[in-house]
Amino acid sequence: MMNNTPVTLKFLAEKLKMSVSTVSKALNNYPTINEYTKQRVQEMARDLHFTPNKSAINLKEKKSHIIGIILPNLLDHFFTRSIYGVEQFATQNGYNVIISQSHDDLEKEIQSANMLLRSRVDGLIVAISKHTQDFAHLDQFENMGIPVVYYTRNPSFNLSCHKVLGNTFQGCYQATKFLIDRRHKKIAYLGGPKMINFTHDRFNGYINALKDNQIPFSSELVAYTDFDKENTISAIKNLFANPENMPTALVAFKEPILFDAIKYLRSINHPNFDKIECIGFGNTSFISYLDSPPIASIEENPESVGENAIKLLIQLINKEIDIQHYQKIMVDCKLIVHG
Amino acid sequence: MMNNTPVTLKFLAEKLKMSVSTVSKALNNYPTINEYTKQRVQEMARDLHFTPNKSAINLKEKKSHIIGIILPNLLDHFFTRSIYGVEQFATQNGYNVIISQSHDDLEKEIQSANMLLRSRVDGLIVAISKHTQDFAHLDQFENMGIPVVYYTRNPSFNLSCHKVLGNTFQGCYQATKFLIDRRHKKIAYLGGPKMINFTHDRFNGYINALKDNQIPFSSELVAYTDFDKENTISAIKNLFANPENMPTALVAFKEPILFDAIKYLRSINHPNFDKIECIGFGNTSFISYLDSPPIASIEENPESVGENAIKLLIQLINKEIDIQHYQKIMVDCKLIVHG
DNA sequence: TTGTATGCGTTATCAG
DNA sequence: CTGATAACGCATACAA
Repeated sequence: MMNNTPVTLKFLAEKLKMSVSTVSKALNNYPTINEYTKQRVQEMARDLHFTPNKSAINLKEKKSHIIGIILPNLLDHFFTRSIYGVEQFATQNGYNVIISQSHDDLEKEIQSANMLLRSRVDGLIVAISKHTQDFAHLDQFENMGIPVVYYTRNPSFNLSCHKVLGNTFQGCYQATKFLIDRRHKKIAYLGGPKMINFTHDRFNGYINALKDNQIPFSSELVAYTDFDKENTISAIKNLFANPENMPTALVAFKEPILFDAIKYLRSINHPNFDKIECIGFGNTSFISYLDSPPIASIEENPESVGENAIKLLIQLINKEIDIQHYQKIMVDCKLIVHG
Repeated sequence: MMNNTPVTLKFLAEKLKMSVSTVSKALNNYPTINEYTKQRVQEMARDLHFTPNKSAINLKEKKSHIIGIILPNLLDHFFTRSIYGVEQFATQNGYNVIISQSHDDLEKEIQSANMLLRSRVDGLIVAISKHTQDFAHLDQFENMGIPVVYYTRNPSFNLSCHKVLGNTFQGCYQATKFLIDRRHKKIAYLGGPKMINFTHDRFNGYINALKDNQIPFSSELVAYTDFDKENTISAIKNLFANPENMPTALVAFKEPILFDAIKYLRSINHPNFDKIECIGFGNTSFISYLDSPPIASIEENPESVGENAIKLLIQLINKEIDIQHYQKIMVDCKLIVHG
């Protein structure tokens, strides 16, 4: 079965005693080629398992039909779900996707970027690492005319780039409002790392919901964690420190830290543990296995974020949108009430 | 900043008034090139942000430096963790990785395979879909001399392929032995879909552990599920149906179904619920949030499975192992006791 | 030490 | 309708 001369157009042409160009045209269904010739060529191609060499085509067409994605981590379901949205639409439009993880390491992110640049991807979708401050490795793409769409994690201060983001303000507003409607007066907010702009967007959603509903704000009910478990626990301790100002509800930046919080509160036998109602960003399927599950989840619709990113990117590739005409797209969250 | 003439070797050569080949050699540090010339070329290349075009190199070298991976699903942490093992070693050896999900759909798997074939990957690592019975789309690779390593999910009946597998027999044996050592006499086994060969390997581990320790086997203590929640619950019902033969411990094919089982047993207020000790394959970090967690987990070491797969693949690519000399590598599991 | 020529596999232009 | 030829960007054998 093993064939060592590669099956190329030339090889087919020799077999068929025709020219390479005729074979090429026949396979690409050129109208000028005789039907019978087409049939002969296509049959031979099938029999010999001819597979066009993408590198040759890329070189010729100056187009790779590849979209690059750089993201921090495939263990985070937000990202894997977002890939699903990207893939769907990319495939429909004849693009393949190369995924590269930065593991939240800048050096690795730079390497990934360079690799994708050498591969001459037609466009790039990127969620930057925690430590990305300098963007030279990503700016290269735009300098070569390759569009870049930042999604989720993006350079918040920079307006000169295309962005697709979850509307995390709206999500947090909605969650807080939901708790207010359930008659909670003392709603705590547990934020993420202060460097991440989402932390503040969500805080703004929280505080605006309070304000719009005449619930007084108390700074004792706000704390931050950098995702580290110890850190989360000390934040939670602070939130529940003052017996005069005890929260009855909690909105958390992300479900994993919410679970840590819940676990801690139960471990100390918090008096009103059963009454406390919690909501976090995420909506893990795992929730159904918890004994004291959050009352609701803020679903960030990662598939939709991914889909919006790829749609924008393809418009940029097709020059339906000018690359300099920077876009910002917000994808709404949805509150999912459990049970 | 935006440059529209692409920076190629030719472009550099013109700027430097040298020939393309000198530029090429200078950039590749040929010993025959004058030091000063090298410097000039390399400096210019840096200043103009020259990036070699991978398609051109692939075409020339007949090598893509790309490894393809086809796997069912990125939402399963077994696979994302295995990717980590692959990436590490691939990068070290100058290979990039293209990941493609089949979503357990044969049609999608075929498309992925064809895409990777057109990309002329240098090797393929694949975990087949649930429905893959015919292997023509994967056999193509070997026919073209491109090595294929099956990992985890593989054509069990077929000995003529390279395989890297978790030693799931050993893992299940060890888990069962652990429960026996804790004085359990009635240990139930909840298996996965019967089509998957791992189901039977694990069952064999279970039954051998029983036999080796003179624990009588009872077919009432064995049931199967296809991962569907309803299905899992009815399997569990059967396992716990006979009051004369009530299990006190349970070994499950995978943690998600184990969690469904635990949830069900609690929901019916099973009399000895607190006493039942469970073990599943997986070792999700989520376990720490459960109220009634499994007593232990069978860690399948996916990173190591991935690493073994890529190591074997690279040996095959380098022809250090003959492609026809089919290998089978087993990666041991490890029992992780919780709490 | 540098330059010229060729070819990798494909598409496209133009001539026949 | 078919074929010869050039070009895409790069590496390399060979010539100078």
